[in-house]
Amino acid sequence: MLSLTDDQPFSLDRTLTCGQVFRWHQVPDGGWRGIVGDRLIRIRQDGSRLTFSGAGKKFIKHYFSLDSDLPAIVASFDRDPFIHRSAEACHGLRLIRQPPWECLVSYICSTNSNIPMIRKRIEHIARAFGKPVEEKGITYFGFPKPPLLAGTCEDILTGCKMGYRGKYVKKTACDVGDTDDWAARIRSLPYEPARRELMKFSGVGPKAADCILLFAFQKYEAFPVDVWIRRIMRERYLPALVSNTPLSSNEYNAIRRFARDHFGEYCGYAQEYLYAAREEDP
DNA sequence: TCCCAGGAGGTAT
DNA sequence: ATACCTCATGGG
Repeated sequence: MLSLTDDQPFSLDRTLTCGQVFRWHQVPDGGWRGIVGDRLIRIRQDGSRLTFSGAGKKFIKHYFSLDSDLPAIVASFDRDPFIHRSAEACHGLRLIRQPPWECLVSYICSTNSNIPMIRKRIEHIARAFGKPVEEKGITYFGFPKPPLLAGTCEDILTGCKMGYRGKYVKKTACDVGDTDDWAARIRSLPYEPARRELMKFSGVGPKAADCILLFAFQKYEAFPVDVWIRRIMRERYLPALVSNTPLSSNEYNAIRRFARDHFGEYCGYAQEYLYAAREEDP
């Protein structure tokens, strides 16, 4: 059990529904069940009271970034009325610290897809390759480590509704090897060179790289630009941009650099509030 | 039927 | 560097 304090807001629901993670499900009593690596975690929030099983306090605090000073972060990017409203609408949303490998695969799975489809793909991969985790006679599946996805037997991944992304996951699984050295290297680098390194992996372009840097490596300068964020930025901040063309690399860079200047060093946090509030504002 | 979704790789200029 | 083309899949 963890007791939250008023000066450090946290909304479990907003944190888990904003689209940053894909393996959490709400259960009928209002709590949540999720799989992180090979752990099955259950957690629920009743006001300032957070109860959970499957992981210790230390893990939960770290995973949900409960040790971050959220009001200070929000204050740092609260620089105009629109982001202010988004921040109020998603009060308590925190960026999660995801395990790098499953985050990397998740965002390779994400390209040119919608969130329900991404969730299905990841579930397929876990079911096909992951370690079984039993609870009350029900079997869940952990997320498979790289060697399990690097096997040579043909494109078994395409059976996971991966489409053309199957070969990207397989190639990346081969390239990272069987240690976490790749993640340590990325972590040790500043944002821009870390981004260039990540983009060397097959299936990782600018958008996926920025998501992975933000969600797995806490590089908060990353500002992922998808079609939603592009729309919001054009409507609210950069009206000179013309759309209805594919998002070019130049335009992507223009948007993320504007965001870095306008929102500051936590622009990635601002991005998640904009994304999470995308349906709410006319 | 067409269009869209948390895009990226490949190829020809 | 930049412009086009293609890549599966499911839902509206």
